[in-house]
Amino acid sequence: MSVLNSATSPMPDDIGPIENVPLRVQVADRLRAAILSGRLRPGTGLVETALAEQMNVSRAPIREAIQILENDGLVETIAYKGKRVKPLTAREVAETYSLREVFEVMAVHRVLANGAPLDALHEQCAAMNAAADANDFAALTAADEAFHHALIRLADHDLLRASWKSLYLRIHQIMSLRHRDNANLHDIAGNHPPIVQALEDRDTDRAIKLIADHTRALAAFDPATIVQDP
Amino acid sequence: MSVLNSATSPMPDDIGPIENVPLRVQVADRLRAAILSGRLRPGTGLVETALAEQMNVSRAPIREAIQILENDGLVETIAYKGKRVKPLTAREVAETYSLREVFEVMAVHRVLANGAPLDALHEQCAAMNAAADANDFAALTAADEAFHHALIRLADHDLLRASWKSLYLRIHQIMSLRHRDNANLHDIAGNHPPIVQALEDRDTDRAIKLIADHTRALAAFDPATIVQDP
DNA sequence: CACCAATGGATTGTCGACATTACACAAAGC
DNA sequence: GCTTTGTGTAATGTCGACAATCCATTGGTG
Repeated sequence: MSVLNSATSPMPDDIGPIENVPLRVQVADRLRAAILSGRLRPGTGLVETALAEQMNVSRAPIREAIQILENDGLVETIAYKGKRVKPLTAREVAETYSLREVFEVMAVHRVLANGAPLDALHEQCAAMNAAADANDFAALTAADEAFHHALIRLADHDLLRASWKSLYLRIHQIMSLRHRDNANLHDIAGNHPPIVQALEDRDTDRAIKLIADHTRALAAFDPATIVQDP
Repeated sequence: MSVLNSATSPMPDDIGPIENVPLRVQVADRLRAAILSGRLRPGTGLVETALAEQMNVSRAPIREAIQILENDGLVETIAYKGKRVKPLTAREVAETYSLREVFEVMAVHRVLANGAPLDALHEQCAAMNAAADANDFAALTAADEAFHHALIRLADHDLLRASWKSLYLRIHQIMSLRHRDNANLHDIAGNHPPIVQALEDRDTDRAIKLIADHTRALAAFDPATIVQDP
């Protein structure tokens, strides 16, 4: 975060490979970030012409970007009428978490089956503890995602990883819309080491029970905290 | 199938809601059908301008249609270079079937949990037997898909259903590319009633074992039967 | 002969304009 | 007064043209 950080410097005097990112991807990334952060709430209308003017591009990349978000399941289109951020129902939230549970249980099965080393998981546990000690909620969240992502990657299943990532987008969104839980950061961090331990012990049943319980605990939410816009 | 059937009559004297299908959807449906039927093999290049000319539409709907297929996982794009039907690797095939197994096991769990009536499953079993008796491979395949789709629907989980349908697209493609198995049609049809019976008996373990074995049996394939085009 | 630059073709990326649709609201007719 | 018809507006759907990019090939040059 130093002001001398050349990566974020306004003066790009360091030369390096410049990336050619299509406009649709830039637009999609911006809109996705806005949705996942909760700045664009579910139900918000997305008007192509307005976005095109705001971002100073034509409608074509806007359209394609919105279609990308549609594939992410974050936006829905009603023909000739408009597009909007997909409303979030309590049912969808529940389904999202239950599917996540199935994915992670599958990952546990595969990790135990292929006997992959668990170094990445230990690392993220350490990162979570550090974040909890520093009372840094954002860092804890990041480490938590990194932990679960590492678990999925260890499963060595590209299709599972892709499905999980798509699902996790919505979980991001849900967590942003949710009121900040006053949960103890150390509690959250403490949930993970036992999972890793069960994996080290190659105790399938215990690992699965722990990961399922952990996922289910996250699913508990107050529907009233998810507000819709007409 | 009467020649007097007004639905297929060239004279549309019966009034009803006429559907307004956007071009991109028509294009996507046609291309998807071509891919799933195996007429467009994995690796085949898709050139926007050529398709636009062939179908007599502009490039815009073609682009959007291809993006739809990309979301279906059937097509991939390499920026500024081209688009092509996604190559099918043996690994992808294996992953597809293993994920399907997880989905169907999840469905079995939920069906048993919510105690839904199993009429739809019995119906499709009957349809499969009829198709096997008539030696009608296409009808058997259709009934088989209908059976599994019914199972997924009984799970009452929209997200699972959507994920399963997306996955099943690739299974369609795989089955088309595969050499026609000389499997006994009655064997295929006979695999399903025991699953329904286990569900009726509310025997979770047996139902799960049967559905998992069934899915796994379908996954067995000869990689040489999947041919790539450069 | 080997190597590097430029150049040409093929393909996607982006743009601005026009067509089509759906909804809302006003106007006309019974 | 109520239904029906017309019209306007806002949004997406579609189009044709131009720009940017990558890749192969070709030509020059040591």
